[in-house]
Amino acid sequence: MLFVEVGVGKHTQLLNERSLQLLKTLVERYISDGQPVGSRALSKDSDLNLSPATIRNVMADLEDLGLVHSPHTSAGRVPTVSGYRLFVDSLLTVQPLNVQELTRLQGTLAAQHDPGNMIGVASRLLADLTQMAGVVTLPRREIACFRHIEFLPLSHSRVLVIFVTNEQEVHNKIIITAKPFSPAELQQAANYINSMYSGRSLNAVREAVVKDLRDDQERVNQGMLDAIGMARQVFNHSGQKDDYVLAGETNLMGFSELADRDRLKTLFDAFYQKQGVIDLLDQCMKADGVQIFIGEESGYQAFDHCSLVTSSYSVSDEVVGVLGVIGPTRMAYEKIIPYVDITAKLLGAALNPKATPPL
Amino acid sequence: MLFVEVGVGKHTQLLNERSLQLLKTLVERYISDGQPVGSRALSKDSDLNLSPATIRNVMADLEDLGLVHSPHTSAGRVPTVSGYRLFVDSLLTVQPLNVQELTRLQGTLAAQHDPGNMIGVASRLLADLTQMAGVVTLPRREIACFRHIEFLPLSHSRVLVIFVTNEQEVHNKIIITAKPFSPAELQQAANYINSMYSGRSLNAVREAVVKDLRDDQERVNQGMLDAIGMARQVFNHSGQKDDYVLAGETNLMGFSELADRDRLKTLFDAFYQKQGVIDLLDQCMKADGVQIFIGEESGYQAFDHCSLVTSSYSVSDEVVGVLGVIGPTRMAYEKIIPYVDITAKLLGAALNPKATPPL
DNA sequence: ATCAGCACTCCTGCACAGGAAGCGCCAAAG
DNA sequence: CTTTGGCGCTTCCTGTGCAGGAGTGCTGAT
Repeated sequence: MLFVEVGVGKHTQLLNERSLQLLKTLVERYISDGQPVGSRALSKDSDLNLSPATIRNVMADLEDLGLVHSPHTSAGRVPTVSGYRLFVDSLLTVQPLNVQELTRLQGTLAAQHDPGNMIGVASRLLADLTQMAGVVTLPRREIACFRHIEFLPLSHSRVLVIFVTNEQEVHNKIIITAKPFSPAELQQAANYINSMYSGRSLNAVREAVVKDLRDDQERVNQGMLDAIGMARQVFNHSGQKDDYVLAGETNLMGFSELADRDRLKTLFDAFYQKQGVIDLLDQCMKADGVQIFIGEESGYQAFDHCSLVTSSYSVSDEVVGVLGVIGPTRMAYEKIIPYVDITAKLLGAALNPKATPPL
Repeated sequence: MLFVEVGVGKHTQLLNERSLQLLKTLVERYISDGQPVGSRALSKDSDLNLSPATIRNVMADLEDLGLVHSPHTSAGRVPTVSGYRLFVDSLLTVQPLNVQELTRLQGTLAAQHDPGNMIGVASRLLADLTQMAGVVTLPRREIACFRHIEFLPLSHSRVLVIFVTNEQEVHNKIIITAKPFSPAELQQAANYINSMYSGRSLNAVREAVVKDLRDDQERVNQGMLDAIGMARQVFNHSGQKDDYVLAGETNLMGFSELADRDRLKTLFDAFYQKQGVIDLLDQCMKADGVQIFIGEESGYQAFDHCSLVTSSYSVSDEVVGVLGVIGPTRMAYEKIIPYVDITAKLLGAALNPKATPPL
């Protein structure tokens, strides 16, 4: 016999298997119908052979525990956030993935060469698969490796800096130097920086630059000092900008729980604002495996009526990003969870140029 | 006395000044209220001192001409697309710009260093100014100038190509070479390409590459042939991707004419699809000055209930892009038009690094 | 040509009633 | 003690009828 402890305020109460079974059927039914579920329907749906009256008693208990809620006296019950929580944590039976679909997914991802592109494709895949919004953060390696730098003179003292990290990620920014440099000087500086720092992690480079600037003050020649000075300008604020790729956000417009104009606007504003979403996704990077925020659990008002199913993804055992799906609280978790899970694994594998994809 | 010819089917009819005056007041009233305008309101609003009954007669004429339309028998009148068209073409009195705001605009734009950034800022400005959606295409110069190229070896035969055009636009792509090259060989190839083609326009480079590949077949050494081959791979498909930056699209969610979920979804889908919008904006590049599409005039279903006010913008007398504002058909054209106009001019000026901004 | 007046149409809001869904409670059965 | 059928109650939803308001088209007078 399965028992689950549910805390309510200072009380802790035991829920027997039957109540849980009923909660499960209720949530499933509500997810598929979108209508408050009444005792009669529940009586038929569950294979417990209980009369509606009995079920009403159980429902009253569940309501006391804050797991379900009636919109009004004579409506059926709707799961609350805690109800959903209990459901996804303990009751949910995830659906196995269709093999055909799996290979299709894998094929689509593996077909991408450009990793930048791949992120977009993954996001799109999530959106299409789930008919909700897909989101994938750009992969970020804490130990990003500096590879190569190049300086190109622009007008006046402006210099276009191009630098490459992690084999194939290209960044560029414009810096303003204290005095104008000739192309030859810039070339020398680039050569110097490349020879000094290439292959080291960005953090290491940052530290080395500061140290070298202090230590070498007197010893080395002016050209090298200039080079190190420019390097400092470049790497100082080169914390790779956190960003994500969203897809299928328009899918969310169809859902009745987001029909309210203000809600929709708040949500989309959050999408374009980005910072809040990034913070939220950052929290998911720490956790391993699939993580779920239901409704207000996220703590961000814009997501009050949404759920977020995420998973971190890793390249060669290092967590580099997060992907997930955003949809209404009333979503088919049992399908979404495996989708997110497998997409995270496939994306990680596809981003790893050496290894062959697992599974 | 002002007369305007209006074609209706095979007939052409003259509208006298009074009718036009009334149409003008009607459109203005409707734009500010959003309610169908009745004869009584019109009688008060216009300073023509006409009784509602007379106005009703005029309205009947305007309705026959297809300039206004009643939602139902006992409602007031609403302008049709042709009505709006006549209004913006002949009746509209554009509002002069607030000088204070103008300098603020100019300051914001001029403060941007990175031109990529500037496009986003301009789009945001348009959105904030108009409380609708702003759109700016990335500047595209037909005569993009090739500046510099760099090859970095990746795994196997993959090579990361970084090239710079127009002083400061950085592009990168990954190409797959026929055989692996050593870093030194790649460096040589880059040097060769830079010395051969730097400073020429992309089109010229494309042509030159093809020609050189044919002509030099026997004469030059293998290294140079390899270099030219790679150059061909790079420049072949480097037609700068058309793209635009959108801002404030969520502003559109507030408008009642876009309250319909499907309409909103269609519109947003078009935004993210991009191609349709790009085609539409491309049309605006040909025309000079402010151009307006009202409702179905655009020919794109997604924009059926929207108007688009655009202007091309130029850098040193060459048209390089388009910017504009998207909003409901019922928008305050007399304010939007000068906003779009001035933003286009300021953006063009701000993008020109040499010249001092006019005005 | 303009206008006042009148009848007509259509939208809107409101109140009301009937019906359906579903609950809570209670008392009887297992 | 648990389960169940039954009853009354609450709430929502839908349709209907009615009154008020806004605005039109038409007609006949100025």
